[in-house]
Amino acid sequence: MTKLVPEKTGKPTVNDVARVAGVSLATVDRVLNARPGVRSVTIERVNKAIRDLSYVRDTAAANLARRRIYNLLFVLPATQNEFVAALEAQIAAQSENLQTDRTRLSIVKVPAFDPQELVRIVESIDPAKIDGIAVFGPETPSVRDALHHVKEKGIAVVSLVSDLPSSSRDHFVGIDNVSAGKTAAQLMGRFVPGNHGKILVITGSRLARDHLERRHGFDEVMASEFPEFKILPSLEGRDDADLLLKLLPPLFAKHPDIRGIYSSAAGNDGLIQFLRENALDQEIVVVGHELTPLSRAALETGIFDVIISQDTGHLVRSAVRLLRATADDAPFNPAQERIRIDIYLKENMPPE
Amino acid sequence: MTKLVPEKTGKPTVNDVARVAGVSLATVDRVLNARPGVRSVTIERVNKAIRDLSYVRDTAAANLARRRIYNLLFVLPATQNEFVAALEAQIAAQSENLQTDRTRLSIVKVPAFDPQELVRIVESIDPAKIDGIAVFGPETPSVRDALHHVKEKGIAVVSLVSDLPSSSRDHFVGIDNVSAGKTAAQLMGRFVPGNHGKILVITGSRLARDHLERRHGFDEVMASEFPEFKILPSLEGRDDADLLLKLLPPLFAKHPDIRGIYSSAAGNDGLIQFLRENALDQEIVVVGHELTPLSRAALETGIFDVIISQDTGHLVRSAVRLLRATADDAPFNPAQERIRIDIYLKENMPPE
DNA sequence: TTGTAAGCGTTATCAG
DNA sequence: CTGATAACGCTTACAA
Repeated sequence: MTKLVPEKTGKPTVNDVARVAGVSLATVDRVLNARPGVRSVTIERVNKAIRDLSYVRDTAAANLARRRIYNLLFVLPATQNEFVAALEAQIAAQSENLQTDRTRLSIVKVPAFDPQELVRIVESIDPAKIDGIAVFGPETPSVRDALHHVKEKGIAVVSLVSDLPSSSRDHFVGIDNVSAGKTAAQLMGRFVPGNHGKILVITGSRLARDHLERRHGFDEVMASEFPEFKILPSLEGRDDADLLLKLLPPLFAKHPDIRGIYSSAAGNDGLIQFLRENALDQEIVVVGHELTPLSRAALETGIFDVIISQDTGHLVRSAVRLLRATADDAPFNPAQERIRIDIYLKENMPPE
Repeated sequence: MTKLVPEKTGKPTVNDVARVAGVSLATVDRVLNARPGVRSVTIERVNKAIRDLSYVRDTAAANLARRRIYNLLFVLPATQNEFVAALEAQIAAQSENLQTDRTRLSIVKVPAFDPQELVRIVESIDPAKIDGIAVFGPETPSVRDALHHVKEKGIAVVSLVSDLPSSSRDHFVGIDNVSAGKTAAQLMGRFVPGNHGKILVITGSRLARDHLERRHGFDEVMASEFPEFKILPSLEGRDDADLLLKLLPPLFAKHPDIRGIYSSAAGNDGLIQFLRENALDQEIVVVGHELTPLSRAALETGIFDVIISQDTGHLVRSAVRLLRATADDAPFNPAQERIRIDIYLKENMPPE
């Protein structure tokens, strides 16, 4: 439709502020951007005008004038798992559309579960080239310090998927992993017929905070609501299918009466292969994490019963929005940035 | 952080296109916006330049210059239920932030389940004032025709929550309700101990397509995967707590062995009250729809066992994006607009 | 310490 | 049919 006479927005502009405050555009801009060289009286006068008019700056116009480009870096673990691959794919896909929004995305991969290397890479980030980073990695004191350093250089920092709460990250982008573990337990408890039996928990790494949190949540609900179950000690899979295929057979030999498996890490291939080969898929309730091609197929064929997931598209979009917002400390909408704990049954899987 | 020397984007602009095509800015703009008054030779020359440079227009700059304001109207049913209230709240909340994005949101309420009145209101929409509408309403031939008319006037149309597939709506913003019903059935089948018994389905209105679709999905999965259950005929609640409180007692007198209830509409208050008063809450598995204050409390206290939901914030944001995109037929990201079927247990409810 | 004026990428209003 | 040229709201040299 063609609007011949677009109604004016009526919103106050810098010009209005300047007029009301009795100063020039440049001065308004200076206080707006907290630039030096303005007397405090003048600052106050401008601020009053801003308040009186309830002025709010037009970010689009500002960015246009600034020719500003946001350079954002995703620091991801160099594992083979599908979840990380999905994240990478999302980053690639979105960086196309983000060209329009003056935002450049890049990725650097760090050897998995290797804090040293992570620290090295983070420390080497050039603040002249990068405005913000999203870090998916382990939580160690050295990592915390490294993040503190980049923050001090003026780079925005968010932790991704696995939180780094002791660090100076500006935000965490990911699900509440304790709740995710609790959710898994509730579903496990309800789904296993007769509501009792042995449960196996497969985890990824002891260094991965997300995995630990899930385990805690799982144990808590299992203990309080389903005490008839017996939870076996965790199996540490380390995203390594071969390792799992070695560990699983003796374990099942010892405990042939396992009734449920909670696969709390993202690497599902070893487990799926084992279950299929041993025709165990229909007898055991399996709760997995992250909707990926493999886990999706497992859900469709009944090998998996539930998948707890987080939307990788949302994860990336949220990280970008948050990074940009903290880079020019603008406000953001917390509700929009809350990553949901998605529960998938074969009935509500999204298409494709 | 302050970027002293912002790197240039390097992206081609209208100026580049004009230069390469050997025409003026104005002419480029004309073909860009498909305005009349350009020889087809010139058009082709400009288009070639656009292609060669792989130019893509800067929407921010365009909107700035246009002073364009998007006026969007939400047409909602005038029911008392909490879900619609949540939608309204989201619309109100988001319209604040959208001021920055040159987007104005407004709401009009139509008597629930009243196609006549809906038609009247839709037909009276002035295309000079409104750029797009999001309609949450019943599907009837007259509604379809009315929507066809507004579309012809150049107004963008999306259906909200409940689809109007036979109409000329540009998009549907909402969940796949058949899948939602299937999901409810799967959870019901798994959660009821012993996996058998009588199931009651409470629906809203026969005119509401979303409710019908849910019922279909529910029945399908129940029949194929849980044939031991007996599904009773639907109860039509019409979002009316008093009505339900009248209908429920005789029904339970007749079927004291009901083991599960699928409340497929959004109005849950009557049901919750009945269950609590009759101390039936712990014995019956209840699957409800839409996370609202009431249903959330019911989930926390164990009256409800599962809630299937759709994020009202996402619904509104998605409707706005889609309406804006079709208004100036720009592309959009389908993945971002897909509304998920959320499953909530008490363990994964979002905070607050 | 403050102001003037040019410019960011696009659209719109005039003339020609 | 086509082309200058002035906006849009904001930033930023460069002056004053």
